[in-house]
Amino acid sequence: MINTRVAVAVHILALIASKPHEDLPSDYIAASVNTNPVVIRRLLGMLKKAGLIQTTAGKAGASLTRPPSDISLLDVFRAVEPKDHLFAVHDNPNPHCPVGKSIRHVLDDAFGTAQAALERKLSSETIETILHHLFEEE
Amino acid sequence: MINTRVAVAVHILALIASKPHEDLPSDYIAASVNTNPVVIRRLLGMLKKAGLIQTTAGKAGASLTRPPSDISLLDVFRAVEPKDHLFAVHDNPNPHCPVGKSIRHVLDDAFGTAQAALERKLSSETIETILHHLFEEE
DNA sequence: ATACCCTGTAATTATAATAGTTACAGGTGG
DNA sequence: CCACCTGTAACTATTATAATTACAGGGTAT
Repeated sequence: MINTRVAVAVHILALIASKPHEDLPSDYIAASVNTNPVVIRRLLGMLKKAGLIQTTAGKAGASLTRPPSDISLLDVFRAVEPKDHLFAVHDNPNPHCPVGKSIRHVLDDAFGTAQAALERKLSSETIETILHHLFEEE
Repeated sequence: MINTRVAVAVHILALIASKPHEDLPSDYIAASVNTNPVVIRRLLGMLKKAGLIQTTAGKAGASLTRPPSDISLLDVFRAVEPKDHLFAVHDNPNPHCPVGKSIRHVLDDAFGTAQAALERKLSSETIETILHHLFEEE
């Protein structure tokens, strides 16, 4: 199971996007997510490093660097998840076994294809579509 | 990152499928994977419970219950990964916050769609295609 | 029947990731 | 200057994973 960082980061961005004229302190966001403010500040740091938001040390409030429609869940995923391989593959299979010899390469290919499909879908969902689902019931 | 169980399980099934007339003991498979035989026997247990293989207590060797072309990586994934949600979502967001109130449902939807894309791809890769890539260079 | 190799599984351990928390240095702005 | 904030290091608790030891009991050849 993938950690909650992606989910919390989307929550954070949705909050910021939904109140573009308010400066939300990390304590406020933490109360909405129901966690510790430091957890929020850590995630804000990763989102900032990824170029998705801007913040000012000492001053409450973060703002998106681009419109919500230009921030995909894939952007968020990559911002808070350093690993580029979704599936782990065991190290050092026996190189003298015909299966062990090539399995890593073959699995990397197979898993990579599947991961690409996941990422394609994640890139089609944005903070805007999340906001839409949050606020516009249909 | 998803654990190595999926990768090891595919390795195991590829070995079994590639030597259908040999009774491979767990020690042999463990030597190819480069891990402990108990790790292999545990995975064989999960694959058996999922109906993908047959084994006999006390007797070496496992056999596939269906042709390699009928065992997809999704079957393997589901056999060794009990969780049905790929992405974790934080519990107890603040129900008094308009974002917190609905975020879980919205995220479950968004992540579920992405997971479905991943699974669709995984279901199109089989032990047979893995064998093909392992042994038939092109 | 017995000796040997095997499976199935429980129990234990080591390691690593995650999330929560405390603490504090330093920026911001009334 | 003072209250409030961010950024970040450090520590802790919890959990998942994988490796390992141990052993009860099945299978089979002799």
